[in-house]
Amino acid sequence: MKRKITLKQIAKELDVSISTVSKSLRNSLEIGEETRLKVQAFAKFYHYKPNNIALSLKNRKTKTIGIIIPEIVHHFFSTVINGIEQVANENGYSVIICLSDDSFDKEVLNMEMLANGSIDGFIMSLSKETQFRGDFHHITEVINQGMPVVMFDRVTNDILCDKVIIDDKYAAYEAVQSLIDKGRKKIALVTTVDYVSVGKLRTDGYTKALLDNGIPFNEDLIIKIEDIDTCEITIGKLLEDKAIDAVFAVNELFAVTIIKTANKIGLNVPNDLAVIAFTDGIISKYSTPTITTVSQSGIKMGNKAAKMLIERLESEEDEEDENYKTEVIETHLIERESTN
Amino acid sequence: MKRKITLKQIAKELDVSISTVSKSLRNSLEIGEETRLKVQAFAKFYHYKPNNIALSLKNRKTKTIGIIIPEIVHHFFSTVINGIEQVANENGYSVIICLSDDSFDKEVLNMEMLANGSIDGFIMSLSKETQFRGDFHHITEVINQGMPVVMFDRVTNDILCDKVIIDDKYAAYEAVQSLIDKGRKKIALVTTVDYVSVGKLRTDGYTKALLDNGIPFNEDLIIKIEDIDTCEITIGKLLEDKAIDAVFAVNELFAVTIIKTANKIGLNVPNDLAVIAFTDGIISKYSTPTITTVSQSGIKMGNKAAKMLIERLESEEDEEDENYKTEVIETHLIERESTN
DNA sequence: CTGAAAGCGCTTACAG
DNA sequence: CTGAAAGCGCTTACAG
Repeated sequence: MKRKITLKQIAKELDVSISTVSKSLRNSLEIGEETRLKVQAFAKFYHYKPNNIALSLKNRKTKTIGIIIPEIVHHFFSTVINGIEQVANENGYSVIICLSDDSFDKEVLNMEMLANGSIDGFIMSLSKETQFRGDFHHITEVINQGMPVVMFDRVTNDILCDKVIIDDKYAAYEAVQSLIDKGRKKIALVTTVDYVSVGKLRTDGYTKALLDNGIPFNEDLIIKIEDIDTCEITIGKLLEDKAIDAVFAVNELFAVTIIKTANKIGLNVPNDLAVIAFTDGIISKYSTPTITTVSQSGIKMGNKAAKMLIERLESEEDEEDENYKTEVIETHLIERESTN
Repeated sequence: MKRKITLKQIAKELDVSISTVSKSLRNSLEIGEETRLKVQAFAKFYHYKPNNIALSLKNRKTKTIGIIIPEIVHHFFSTVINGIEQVANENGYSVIICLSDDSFDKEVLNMEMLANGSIDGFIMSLSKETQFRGDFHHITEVINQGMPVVMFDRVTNDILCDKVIIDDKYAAYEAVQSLIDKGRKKIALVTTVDYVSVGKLRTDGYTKALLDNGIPFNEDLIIKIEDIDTCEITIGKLLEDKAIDAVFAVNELFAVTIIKTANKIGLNVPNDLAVIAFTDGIISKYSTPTITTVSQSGIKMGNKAAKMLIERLESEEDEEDENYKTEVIETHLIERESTN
């Protein structure tokens, strides 16, 4: 049990000053070659590695990125983390991840905790509750302290900062248009409650596609699901009562539930009912039938978000040019068996 | 853009010493009430929060746990993280997550990086490559430095430390036994390559169940899949040539592929072919038919691992009693449509 | 009751 | 060429 070795110990052992050791290890030409090599050899032998915490304190930067997401057991979010991790590591950053569990309080707590010196900047996606409340003071505060924030996916217009999103409205439009192109006339929308920003935008896209094609908009064909566990009944009713021939679901969990319900009441997917889902995840790929989806590349989102954050962190701190950008990641339709 | 306020600034502003401020904020009775309240009010007004990094340096502990896992886009691992996060947060710890991508080098790099002061202890699951090489020097080193390590799921006997696992062999045994109980006679095993510790154990359980029931063990019925993308052909052959009536798959991805392949060649699951998978994830729940699985609770594993680590961290450092424990998390069979 | 000093582990401008 | 000093932000034993 040898504790990690420090500069001080090396200095003592070699009978030189701490400064000399430090400089030798950083290969400063200030130090005579003989001493330098001696110190380096000794340090190498004892596996000396500078203490990150001490460096952070000294440099006033930690080289770590804080990530706050609602939920990790979610293919999309894991994917984004992967993307962030990639470019973070390439640039010598590590990441520290906190989960808000879609709770406002946890989001605030986590941000405060990380903001106290543990990280250099945030990458985050808002919790449902935060979006519902519209209370973003914790984020403003962090930004005011000079800590950059990049938001992705679930963002808000109320905060000025870098963002990376997909064009939810347009992507939804395209998806619905593809259904119309295939001759579907009565298209339902299964979505989330309105305060989730992306849910709202996808609804807009859905509506616009219908209207642009002269299809009457029918409120009854929109179902807003609050809780996935109780949705089957609502969905069953929709399918039985409304004689629809297609559904656009705002995520793949809804989509797979729709398919299963349809099967139960004797509807064939895709013949009787076409199904498209937002978010290309693992379920869509392995469901039977496989599900046509709008793919939003989490990896790309993560890459981009990390790039934006690191760029800001390393840009000479000329804090004045706060020209925040919003990057839009491209989506595309992945055609599978649930449409034809 | 007001940078975060420090003790020093408060001291200056209030014209007292830094010590006085520090003590006041920690509510030390050493300080006169008047001063104490004045300082506290001021600090509150400016949202003073102590700098974590400084505290870490001072206390020589960071109150953060390092997690190293092979892959985050994996329901089981995300689930474990969730479990770790829960009890970590309850105990005032945060977590920092690094991914090894199943690569030995990344695992080593990440561990070295975190070991340099950033965290107090590790919770980890070995990368495939590490298991393949059998090289664990990076872990030994960390432990020798006095940093506790808890391993979960993919562990090794070559390292002495706390571990939390499931009884892979027994769970596999049970699963196969349940197939036998349902009258299945010719049961195949679809597994991973042998160096993945859990793969090996599950194979052992499978074999034992067969032998215990007087069913001849047939090497040809065991398929080892290296790469999920090319497995369909191998699986197809198994199903067509071997006339099996049940399959035990070592994970749900294999299981769902088996089911899809079976469907293609006209086999009905579960009538012609029963399927059981290890690891209860999201696919099993939403596949058609839904898949009977051995559930290993990632949440519980994470909870337990975090508890063990924190306990060790906070146990008075009486480092001598290194009585390492291995906790076994219970599994159970979740019966669904793929068996009957 | 208040403050100066030492220290956590490091770096770097400044003396010598 | 080497080292003492100051400092990052904090805490705490010790003086006064």
